[in-house]
Amino acid sequence: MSNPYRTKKCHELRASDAGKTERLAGWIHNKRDLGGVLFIDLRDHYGITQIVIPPTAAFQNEVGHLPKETVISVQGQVRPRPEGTVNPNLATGEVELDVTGYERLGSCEPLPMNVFPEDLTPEETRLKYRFLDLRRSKLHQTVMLRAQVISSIRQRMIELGFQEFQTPILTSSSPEGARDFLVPSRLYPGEFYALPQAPQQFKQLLMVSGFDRYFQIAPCFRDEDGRADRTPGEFYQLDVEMSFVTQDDVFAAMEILFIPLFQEFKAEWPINANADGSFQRLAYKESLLKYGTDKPDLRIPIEIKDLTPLFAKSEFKAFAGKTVRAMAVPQAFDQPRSWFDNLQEEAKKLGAPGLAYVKVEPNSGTGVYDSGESKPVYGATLTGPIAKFIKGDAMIEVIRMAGMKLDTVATEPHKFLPTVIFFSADTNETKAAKVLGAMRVKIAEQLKLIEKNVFKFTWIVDYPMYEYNEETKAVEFSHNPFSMPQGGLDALEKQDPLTLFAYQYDLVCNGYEIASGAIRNHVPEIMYKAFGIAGYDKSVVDNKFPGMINAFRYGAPPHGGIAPGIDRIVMLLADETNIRDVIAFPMAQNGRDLLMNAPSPASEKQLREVHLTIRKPVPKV
RNA sequence: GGAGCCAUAGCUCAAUUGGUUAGAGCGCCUCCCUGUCACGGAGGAGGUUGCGGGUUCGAGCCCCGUUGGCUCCGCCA
Repeated sequence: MSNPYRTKKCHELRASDAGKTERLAGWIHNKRDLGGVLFIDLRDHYGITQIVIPPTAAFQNEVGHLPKETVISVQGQVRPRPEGTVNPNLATGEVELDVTGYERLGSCEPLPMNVFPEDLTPEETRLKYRFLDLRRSKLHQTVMLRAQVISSIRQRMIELGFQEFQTPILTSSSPEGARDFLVPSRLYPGEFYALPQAPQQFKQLLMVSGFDRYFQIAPCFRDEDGRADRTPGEFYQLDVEMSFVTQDDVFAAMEILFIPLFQEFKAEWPINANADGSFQRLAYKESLLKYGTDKPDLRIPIEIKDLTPLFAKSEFKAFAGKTVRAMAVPQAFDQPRSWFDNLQEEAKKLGAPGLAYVKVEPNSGTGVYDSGESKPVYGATLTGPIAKFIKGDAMIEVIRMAGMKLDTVATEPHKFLPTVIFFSADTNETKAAKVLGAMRVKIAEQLKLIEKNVFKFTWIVDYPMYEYNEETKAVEFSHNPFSMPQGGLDALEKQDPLTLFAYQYDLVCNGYEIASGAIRNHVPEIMYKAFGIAGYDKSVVDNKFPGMINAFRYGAPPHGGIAPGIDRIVMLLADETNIRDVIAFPMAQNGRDLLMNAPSPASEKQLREVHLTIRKPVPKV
């Protein structure tokens, strides 16, 4: 039995194979024509082997003119390379194939981008010619990493006692959350399937069905716009659900999945796990205060402080009576004025009035003591546009933030570094927090303050169950409406809804939300009550979630779960900052597939079959 | 829905304040070269400066529009 294309792969040949006649197949990776002898690096998925076309070969000129990326099959004799010409960078570097015959299997037209060397190429070209980009070592390896990560996750989940199930792709529209992708029904004119935003209800139904522990590497579809860490349209989740569990059980299950998984693929990167193998926990409210976001990047050594009370009666109108947050950044002290101006602009783009700052540095001078004796005294100097407004307790707190100890008599120089304190102030507490949170990240990026080669995980817990919508003047679910409120029915009935927490949690790593989950509300009575507070009566629940609410009437176990994002996990493990670089065939940010040319118009026949006519948007005048 | 940035040879980039014939490296083509491995050397082809309009004696450069890509806000339970 012989394969017509190859007897060996391009990573296999060794010195011990010398003398054997073998056949290799692959792409012309690179050519070196020395006039007499012609070298070709032949590449396949597995590796590279140098093949030699000797001057005596009648086809040398012909092969020499095949362009790079032509697919050929060659046969010849394996031989050790002459002394001094071994290439230690190649697994097959001790040998070469002395070619006696070749066949062209696939010719190649002029390339729109180089496969080798891998020089910079516009992403548009890389997306359009994705098959070429995927040949390049970098992306090829990332996609392989992804395959291995998924394989490892699957294996680990099975070992942890989870069962893998498939759930429908053609399902019904879910009323909450993102925009759905709709699929018109041929059999039922005017009716539509929706692609699942997540298998949420199905996995809960599996728990009601008694399967105890479910997982799935599930495609999820949401018709929302893209970001650097978010693909438009579709993505993959490790969807997980467990019965008879508390929040702690879900956390423990994920911790024993993630820590070994991350160690498997990034052994040299430390993980900030506790000694008992758990991840730290941070309440949502505290995260918003200290980091200005619910997905804090803990690699950044900057924390935000609340100074609201200190400016309550300030004469500085920009701060007085508002939420005031501040953070100290010593590394910013020597930045030029233009740098600060630029930050101001960035803050304004986020809707802030500006970004106030004050510079604090140690100083020294001479003071006259009670005894009449002149002695050196030490303190701090505040400079900058708003320095004159920082007085009294606010000043004390600001220089304390700079690192100055104020509880001793300053008889010797203070040792703190010159520092910049940045402020954000807004009547809206969340906005004040988020603006400074965004600036925290931006400053850290610019000043390179983000710790490298490390994974910093944290759970974010105690999300509010409800929030008040200023525009609609109504109480709304702040996250998943299926989450169990902490305190259950009792809390729903007795507490102010806006003070309620949900058993809702996220897992964050290096500033990315990599998982989100909840302990579910499996009790119909509590479900109706929870929806009632958000303004939906019983019939809404019955109509929108008939399958699930009905199931809960027939013996539902307490259950909960979580859904880590596969793409983002691979992104972290591949050390990439663009999610498209960990996906074989990604769409562009605008939701177009430049390779397959999707979306594209449907034919009249196709439209007729699904009973649709196209209603184009009215062009803007 | 909104904001910003980018678009010059197949690819990566340059082109002084708006001023002569838009340059270089890689790739491609021709030739030389028998031990290279990002081989080396000589020569050559390749451009409606994304597209449309405007300002100007003169536009790759300035202005308006448009297309495409990226980043961000909104959105993403």
